Amino acid sequence: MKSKTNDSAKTEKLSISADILIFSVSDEIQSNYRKLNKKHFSVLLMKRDKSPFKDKWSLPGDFVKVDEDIEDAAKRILTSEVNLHDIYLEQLYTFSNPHRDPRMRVVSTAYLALIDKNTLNEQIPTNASWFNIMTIEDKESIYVTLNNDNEEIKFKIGKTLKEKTTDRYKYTILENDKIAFDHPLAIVSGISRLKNKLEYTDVVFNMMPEYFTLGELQQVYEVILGKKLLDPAFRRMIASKVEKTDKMQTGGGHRPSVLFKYKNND
Amino acid sequence: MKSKTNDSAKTEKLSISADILIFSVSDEIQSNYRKLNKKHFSVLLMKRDKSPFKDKWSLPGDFVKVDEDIEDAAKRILTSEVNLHDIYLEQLYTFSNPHRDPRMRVVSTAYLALIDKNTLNEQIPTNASWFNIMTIEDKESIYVTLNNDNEEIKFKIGKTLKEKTTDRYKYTILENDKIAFDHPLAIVSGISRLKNKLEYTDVVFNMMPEYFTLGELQQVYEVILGKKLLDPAFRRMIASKVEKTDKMQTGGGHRPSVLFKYKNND
DNA sequence: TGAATAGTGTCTGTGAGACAATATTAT
DNA sequence: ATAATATTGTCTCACAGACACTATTCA
Repeated sequence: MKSKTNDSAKTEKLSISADILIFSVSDEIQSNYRKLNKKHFSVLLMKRDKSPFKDKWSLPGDFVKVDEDIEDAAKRILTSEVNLHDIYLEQLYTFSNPHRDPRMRVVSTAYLALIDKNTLNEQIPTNASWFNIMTIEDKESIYVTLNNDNEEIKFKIGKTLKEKTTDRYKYTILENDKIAFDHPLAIVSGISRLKNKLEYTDVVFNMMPEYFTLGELQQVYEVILGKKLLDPAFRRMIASKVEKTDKMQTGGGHRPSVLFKYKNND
Repeated sequence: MKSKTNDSAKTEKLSISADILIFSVSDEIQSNYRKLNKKHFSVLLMKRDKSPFKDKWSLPGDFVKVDEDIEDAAKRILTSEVNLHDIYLEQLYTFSNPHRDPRMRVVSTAYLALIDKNTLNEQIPTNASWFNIMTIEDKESIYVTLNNDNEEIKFKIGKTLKEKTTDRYKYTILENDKIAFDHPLAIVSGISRLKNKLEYTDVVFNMMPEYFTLGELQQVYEVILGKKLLDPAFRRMIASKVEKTDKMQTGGGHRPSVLFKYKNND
């Protein structure tokens, strides 16, 4: 039985692609001058202008070229489609359902990218848009709502905890009509990965400008994790990763805050 | 620039494959009847009987067939090559260097599998062998030594911490002459992943028989993590994941120990 | 009896949860 | 003066590290 023939290569039309989950946290300016800007956790989607899934929203992505590895392709996509350079990028998961693309077999490796939206400066193309993410999760499902100024997208993902057979959860798309391909799966996988990584790595700082207040940083944690944190506990947790500067942020109708920057402890 | 042409599919011979890191912990029977069996952390490799890399050791793997997703292929490999069913399996990483296979482009997704070697019962094929793993790690390199009864394999991996551009580390093969393909990279990635997962999941129990003593369980942790743990701390840490039974293990020249089993807290 | 492992007690330090208190600004 | 956020103080509790102690078996 140990046939190492390569049936697949001979009989199948096959491509590989890279798709990127670009996450960021955006400010929503408040009318009350005293209040802090409200933050939203958001993902960049692009409106497809051709078949398949024409007019649906999808992750930025492209086929991998002959002389690229997949990570190179991901960087190229970031550069050419979204005009982003030197961005945090990590491999997330490879999706390989044989029928995930109706044209032919396309195996897609999803990457996770993080940016500080302040540096993005509205350079995204016209067919791209940031969507604010809201998720509600219960025992067996995840309900995701994505919002931009014009549109609301909802989908529902089922979780099953397959005993000894896969990663923590196996996700299934239960409801979805506005997102292309199996990208809802990639989106929830990416959100889940990012939440976990917040707790045991320093990835957040890829989403922060050089100087930031601890209040802002805490807001970013809160909006990604989807829960409030206690101020003193947060400050203690973050203290070793962060460095006080002599700059202050003034102008809100309240006590000014010290600006901090990231302190790398490697 | 946003050409979504599929150059790759048209001009390139491409296959996808699944390779599996099967990890386990084995007993080495001690001559002194009083002593506990020594445990080794081990990985299953297969000797290649054909080109490329003929006579080198590689991970069990195969090309993915037309109607399989990659995880199905991984399960098929476990069944047909190593006669293993219902095994813990999780996707690890997708390797896609265009020249990682000299024949043609082969994108390989590595999976991590865990087994309790007691249940394996020596059913592995003759061209497969368990190798004990020893690793030494410093700031910029990982030195790996693999041993079976006849052979010692050494390779060396470089670690670079690419600022904002990839997962924690980018690995490079610095020295290797007995392992096929880029499988040394998969091996160190898998070891690293498993070490991390020990600390925040219950994966260990996939490497344990149904009933085990806390001493054995601690040995498994120690041999994978490569360090000694303190008994009381270990017992406190594991207490909630484990359930006392009324069975005892006797026969060593010392106090008998209670047999425990896994307690799932979901 | 003694080698070897099994298992417990307890002191200490660290760090998180919870809540309260104080500080500082622009209008 | 007041709303709003910034920042610190402190009590308590949970838990890990460290080390010492007791328990039990079988050649």
